[in-house]
Amino acid sequence: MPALDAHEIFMGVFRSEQNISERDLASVREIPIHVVPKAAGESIVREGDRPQQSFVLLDGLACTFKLSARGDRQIMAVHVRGDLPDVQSLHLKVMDCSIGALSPCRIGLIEHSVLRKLSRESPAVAAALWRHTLIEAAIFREWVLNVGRRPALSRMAHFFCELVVRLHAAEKCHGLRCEVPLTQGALGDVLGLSLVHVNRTLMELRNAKLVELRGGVLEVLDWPGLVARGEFDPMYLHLSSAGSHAFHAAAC
Amino acid sequence: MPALDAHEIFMGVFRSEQNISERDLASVREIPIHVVPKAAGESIVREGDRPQQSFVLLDGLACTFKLSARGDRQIMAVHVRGDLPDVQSLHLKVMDCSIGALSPCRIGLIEHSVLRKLSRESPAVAAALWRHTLIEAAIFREWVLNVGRRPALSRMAHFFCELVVRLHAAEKCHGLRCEVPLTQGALGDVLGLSLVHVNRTLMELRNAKLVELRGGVLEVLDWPGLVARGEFDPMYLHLSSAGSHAFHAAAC
DNA sequence: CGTTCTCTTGAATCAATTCAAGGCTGGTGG
DNA sequence: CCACCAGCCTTGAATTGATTCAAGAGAACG
Repeated sequence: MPALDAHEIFMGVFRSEQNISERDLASVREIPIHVVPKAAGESIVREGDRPQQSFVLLDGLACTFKLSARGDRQIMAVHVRGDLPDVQSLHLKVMDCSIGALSPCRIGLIEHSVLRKLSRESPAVAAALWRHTLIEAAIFREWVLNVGRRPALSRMAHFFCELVVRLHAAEKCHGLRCEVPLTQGALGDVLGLSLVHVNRTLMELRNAKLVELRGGVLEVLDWPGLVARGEFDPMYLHLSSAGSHAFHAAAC
Repeated sequence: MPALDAHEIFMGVFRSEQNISERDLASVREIPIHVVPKAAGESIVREGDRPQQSFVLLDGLACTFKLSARGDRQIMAVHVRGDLPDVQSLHLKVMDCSIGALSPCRIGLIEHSVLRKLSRESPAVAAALWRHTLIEAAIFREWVLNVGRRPALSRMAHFFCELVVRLHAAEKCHGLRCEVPLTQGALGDVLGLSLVHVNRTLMELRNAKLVELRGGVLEVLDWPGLVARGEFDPMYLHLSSAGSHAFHAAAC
């Protein structure tokens, strides 16, 4: 797989947008994107910040999180290549959550002024960015259901399903194996579970021959089984039907 | 308090928007809004629907929810007057969640074609609608933290804080008393708790003299105490500072 | 080669659920 | 007008899913 450059990855946001003109796409291709590396664990944006720029995630895994008063971290989204984890700051001045790198990352910074100009000049560009934030919101909704109503095993299965499908859409998943450099502690923060319980639940999934996570590699052993256990229906991800079909075919 | 008409309520979305012209506001004031009553418990939009219109909530309480495979309901947002609970359908064809009336409601239907035309003609209108969806997303994020990481008592306290502040912003809260026609069952669906546990937690809050909910009326007895118990910081609601100050002054 | 993460396992404890039953209240029809 | 029913609230007891505490084994890193 050839390395993708920053603009190519950013253009992914506009793939599902139909009314977008070649002219619009051309002007997007010319914006300045400042590529910056981030180490694993490094924070990218902090709650309370007032950013003048947003970023597109170019490589690695990042997450949106908040801390409770006790100091527990709750991760509410894991971001993959092509995501714009903080475009919201274009319209909400103050960050209400933090974003950190879960693994070594490359991010591409884009000035708000540039995004604003693009949006003003092309309603289609604005709509595509808006749509991106709406899909993020849909993922948050599902996350609430997951954390609020599902027992540990289904919860974890569901998360793995979501992650695999999204990594697949970002072309970061080879068949049923993907690099998922998440520690069990981080998984606990994703699922709202304690580290110990994550460990046990993970073994249960492994014993059930559904999925295995070791050494930063996630391997799905039984996709239909995992989907069933996680009550997973990818509808909320609002992928183009082409994309979801491709994956389903590959997996079954 | 005089009854507000549908347009007046809908205009609330544009209050925080600065770059919006009088001309834009005038054209918003002329769109057709079709007012429809909904009975308590009635569903307004269903998961899987492909709406051609969105609605503004004019009166009553509504909620966004999903069902787990076991049939448990998880509510991920409670909507108050002025909210646009399904504007997302403007850009996401299929609904990934349902919306229902928690109490008798009045809703104002607006055609997507109208909203699209407004957005195309005025980037400021589009930005305001976008912003509204971004604030909703911020609320979802906090909801994940609440459900994922806080014990029942804090969780409930936090929810009441959020609700009171938002009702206040919607001018539906008189001092520290508001009409909150939520059954304990519904509260459980909000908080991801069982009905029995809701009952006990509610009593605990009552015994602690923080807040009382009976007969559909929520009364805050000790606002600072409730805020502390709920680890509540209204920042994520992205209210204009005027609004939040007014409330804080009234409550303390 | 020692230090630091990360993973694993066991045991005790706790928060929340489920099961079960009874009481209250408001509305409906005899 | 009162009896009855349905929906909601309340309470107790048993159970369970998950947490916390504790300790040790592996793997990774400088």
